[in-house]
Amino acid sequence: MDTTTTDRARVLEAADALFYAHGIQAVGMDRIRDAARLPLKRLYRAFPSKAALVEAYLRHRDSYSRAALREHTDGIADPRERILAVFDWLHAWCGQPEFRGCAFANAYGELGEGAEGVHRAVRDHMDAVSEQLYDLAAATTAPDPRALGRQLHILLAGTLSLAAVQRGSEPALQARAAARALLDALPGDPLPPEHRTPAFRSAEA
Amino acid sequence: MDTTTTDRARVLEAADALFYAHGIQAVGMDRIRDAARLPLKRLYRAFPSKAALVEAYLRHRDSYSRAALREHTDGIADPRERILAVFDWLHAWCGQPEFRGCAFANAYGELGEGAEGVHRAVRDHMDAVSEQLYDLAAATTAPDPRALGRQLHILLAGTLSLAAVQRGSEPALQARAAARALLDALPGDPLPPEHRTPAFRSAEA
DNA sequence: CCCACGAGAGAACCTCCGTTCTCTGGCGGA
DNA sequence: TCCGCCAGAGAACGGAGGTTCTCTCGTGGG
Repeated sequence: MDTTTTDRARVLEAADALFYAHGIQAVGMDRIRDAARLPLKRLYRAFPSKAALVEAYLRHRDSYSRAALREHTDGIADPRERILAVFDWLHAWCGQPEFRGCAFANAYGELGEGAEGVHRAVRDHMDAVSEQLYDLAAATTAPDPRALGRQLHILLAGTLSLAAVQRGSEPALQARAAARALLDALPGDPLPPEHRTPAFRSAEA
Repeated sequence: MDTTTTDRARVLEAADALFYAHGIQAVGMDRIRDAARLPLKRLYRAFPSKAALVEAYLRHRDSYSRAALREHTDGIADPRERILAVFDWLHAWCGQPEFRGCAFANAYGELGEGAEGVHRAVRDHMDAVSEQLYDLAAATTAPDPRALGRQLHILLAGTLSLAAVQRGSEPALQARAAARALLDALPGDPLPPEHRTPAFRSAEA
């Protein structure tokens, strides 16, 4: 069978951990080779260049992190509780020692507009997250769910940015409180005054 | 007189524009030398290394960008209007063609924890912005101005993050709407229903 | 007028890293 | 058993960029 397919998975796993932990420019191909336990030749057969690997890393991370968030919210019936659960998920993630902020914002800051494929992957991720939050917002009584979804996305992005620099999960709590205020301003029955949703472990690698 | 002092200013000006526009790693010392019209020798006399220059760049930017924000808000009497003006300022900035997000978030994403001085400068900037927003929040009727300040900061950081990737100022409008919802939830007289504060040009370089 | 000093311009140096090449050894087929 | 091929390991290559060195020229003092 095709060894390249399984090679890709090994390389992606190694690249995901290393790129996220140390940044893209700081990690050389040799370090990925060591972590993946693969000769350089097979690494380059799986991905023709570092740029291609970086793009694959971002698309891979986009896919599994959004799936993790979706899994976390899917079990919750009440639309507003479901939205608050996003921030519980965030809170758990930000508290983990390996948390280093949003991989996509970091990649953008590092590579800028220079790398076209990377910029596209980052934009696609942001759009997809916006869409996912829009879906959550659309289940509420919000008169403009598009706007609510965008506002939730801003809270999410800001949380990741601040929590990364300050190394703590307090921003997630504040973002949750802000989201709750947005939800309380919606027409319809308010949420019961105190609903502690338990902090879950994040499914991020 | 000491030529080093004026050299520092010229180098900082050049570095500020180049680092912000293209990222730190993408800009070499030779490019800064060209932009500052200074021989390399004098550049290195002004800043002993690139790391030192990067840290100075961040501290310089921290100082003048917070001053610009302060100047923009200082003229407004009503505490809640003053807070909304933060997002008008943001809106104007995000719309400029040279806008490339938060220089501090970008630097963090690029250099990570590796560069100690840089990380400290980024953290200091974030703390200072939080403090500035706390001051604005403390003038309102908010029962917990610390929390309100943090929530505003999250909105601000999220706006910068999204606006950078998507190249538009729409996030600033959404953040303004979210901020307005937070303010409307405060005890006391609500704001008049429509108060368009004009979009100002940003004082960012 | 002559010399020493310092400044400017650019090359040189050295390290790092993405990518490719070479050499070696083992394995499958005749 | 012998031969050819392919995979692995690491060196080699080429470019980039931070930092330093060298060479030359102008200037100011003796």
